[in-house]
Amino acid sequence: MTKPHDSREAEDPSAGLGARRAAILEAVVAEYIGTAIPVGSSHVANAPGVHVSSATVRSDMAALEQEGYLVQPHTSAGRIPTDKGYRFFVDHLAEPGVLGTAQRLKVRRFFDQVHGEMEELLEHASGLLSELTSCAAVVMGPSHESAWFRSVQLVGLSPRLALLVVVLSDGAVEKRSIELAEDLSDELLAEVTTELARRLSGRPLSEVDQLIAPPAAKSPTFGVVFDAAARALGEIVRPGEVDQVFVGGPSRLADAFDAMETVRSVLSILEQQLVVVTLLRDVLDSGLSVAIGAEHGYQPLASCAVVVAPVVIDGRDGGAVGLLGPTRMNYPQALAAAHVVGEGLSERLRDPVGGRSR
Amino acid sequence: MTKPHDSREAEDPSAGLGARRAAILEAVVAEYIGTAIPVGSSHVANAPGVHVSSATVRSDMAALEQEGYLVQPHTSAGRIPTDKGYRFFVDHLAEPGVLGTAQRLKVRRFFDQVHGEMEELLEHASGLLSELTSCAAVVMGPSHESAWFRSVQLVGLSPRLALLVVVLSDGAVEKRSIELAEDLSDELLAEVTTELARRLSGRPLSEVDQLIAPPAAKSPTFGVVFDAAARALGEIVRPGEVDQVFVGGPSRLADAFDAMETVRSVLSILEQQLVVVTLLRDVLDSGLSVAIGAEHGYQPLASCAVVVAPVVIDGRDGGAVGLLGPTRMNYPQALAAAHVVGEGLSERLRDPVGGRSR
DNA sequence: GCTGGCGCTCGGTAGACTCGAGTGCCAAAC
DNA sequence: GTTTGGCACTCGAGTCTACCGAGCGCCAGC
Repeated sequence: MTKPHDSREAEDPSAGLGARRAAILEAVVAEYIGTAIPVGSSHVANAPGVHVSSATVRSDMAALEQEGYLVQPHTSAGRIPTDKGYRFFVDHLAEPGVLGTAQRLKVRRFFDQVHGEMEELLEHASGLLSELTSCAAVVMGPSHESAWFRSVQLVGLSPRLALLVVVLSDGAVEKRSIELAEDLSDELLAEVTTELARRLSGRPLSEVDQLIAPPAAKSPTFGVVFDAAARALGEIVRPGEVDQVFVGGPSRLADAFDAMETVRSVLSILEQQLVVVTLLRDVLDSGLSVAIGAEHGYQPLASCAVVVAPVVIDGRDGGAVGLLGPTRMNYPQALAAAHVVGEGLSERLRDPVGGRSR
Repeated sequence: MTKPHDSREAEDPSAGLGARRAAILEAVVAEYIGTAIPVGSSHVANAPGVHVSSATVRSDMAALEQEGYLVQPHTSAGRIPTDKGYRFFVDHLAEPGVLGTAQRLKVRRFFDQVHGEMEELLEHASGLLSELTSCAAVVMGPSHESAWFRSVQLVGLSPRLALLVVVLSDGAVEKRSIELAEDLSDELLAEVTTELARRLSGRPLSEVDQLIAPPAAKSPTFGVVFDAAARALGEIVRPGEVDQVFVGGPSRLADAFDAMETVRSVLSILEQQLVVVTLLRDVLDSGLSVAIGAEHGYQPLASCAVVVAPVVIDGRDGGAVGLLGPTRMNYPQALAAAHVVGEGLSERLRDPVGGRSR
């Protein structure tokens, strides 16, 4: 039945489904992504790769439903892809996906024109990505994991308040204020700064604990200040500091779903940066570039799909870009866009900031 | 007629409307805020301050509609307050408004426990505010307008890349990367740093132009680096850098309106920080603490109300907090919440960062 | 194994009807 | 002359019906 070993192109794209059923599934997914209307057999009947009568399509569709690739919202309505259906689509069916020329132009212009600090770069990238795809976009900056201390400085702000400013090798600047009961002389701050710099400069963040451990008490006040600075340093480096995340175009979610409740819950997820980061990391770590529906474990996002692309800097983890949309999102385009922007960021962050032109 | 000089409390709250009509308006607004259902005469008939028959209420309501305080969505439906009605309500009718004990507790706990840098403080404050009011909240940090340079430093990141790190007197840290065609020696960077520090330390931001104007060319390379740094400095200080804005709880807008389109457009406004800042500043500058419907000029927010409260640090502008919700928001509560959080921030930013406990 | 045809299911829409909340007006009462 | 109760009217919302059409499953025939 259904050509179990169809010779035409049974190997890759059909992947155990039979070429025609695969083509039918593809057509259903493609149409549903475009229209959001359950698609019926006659709409599919003469899609490329199908070309049989609607009756035949019907029987194949019934089989596809049996196997869990499609569902009917109600008896005698068209079919809608299930998560499994989308999964098969992205794994075996979807063409690599290519950006339109207009979009490619946008990307090029973006990476040509953008300038400024990494934060701006990432933020704007999230905007770009959301614009390209009409989804909400997430851009996650590189973690400072493998960075080292480049500069440490204590700056007095007022008699009893100082600011610890740390510059990392990747260009990140972190700060933490230190409040003390005693007045701080500029000399003392300079002394502590020198000592901190001596110990930390050039050392990796991971060693911070050993580096600040033994309080080199030259004088009591020195010890107090040094301790406070060390504590602040610990807070800076500690992973409590969530990696930088930028969410672009969340408002686009409003017309991606039709149930207000869904919109609300997805938006509120996006507000929790920690969750977003974890989600993206989880998906990346599982080796996927797309997570559909319940594939990631997050209940509230069960009606969403997530597309991710890593950012790689000199072979190391440099963050990621992601897209969040309804499961019926345009996967090929989303993947292409995420990929392109991810690549662009990788490149830009490798030979680092600063415009190649203006 | 309508007790023209009712001795009970005819002076303030009625403000030209007659005590009973004012009471009726108040009752309508209060009820509509609570239920979002057009309110009919009988619901109002025995509200406090009214106590007349529904027929009388009807005639008063007709008059109030005539004068533009109320509208009927359709003939023979209840009445809904107009923007003018809300305005009258907040100006003359609404009781000062008081937070519930639970909410007051939340605020207290927040300001007791919060710690960390200003950015975190403001971000969390926006979360708090949105939680208190179930509206989207905006918190705007102080502008650096009247700050002065506290520290300037050039840090080399790679042979041709340096980072300019500026610490301002208010504890803000800004950075900008500088890319040059020539290799940068640490000595050169130190030289430029010294020169920059010499010129800038202690001087107000506003003078930046004069301070960096004459390139003190000790050597050609020095001049190049100095110029680049000066340019970067200009970019840092330039108002292009939008004041820091934090938006809290935008997802709450999803159930504040029932038209998806409204949600979408309001959300997309909130994404544009510049617009948000301008909006808040406009409202503040116009001397109001509430802008209802079209009172601020922003078309897309015509169905919203904005509540603002300034943050004042030592008598100077220290930013603002704001709330954005539907025009039928709970004004007394929103005003109270904004006020309390604004005050809290003012206090916390005055005797600055650092937890009073931990 | 594919096809066309037939009968069936159901969601969605349109019209008729009812119900109830609410209004406006008016004559009577205080 | 303000307030009141009463009365007729309006209109939205909900319910019921009928109908249409998209779509399905099944089946006999090619």
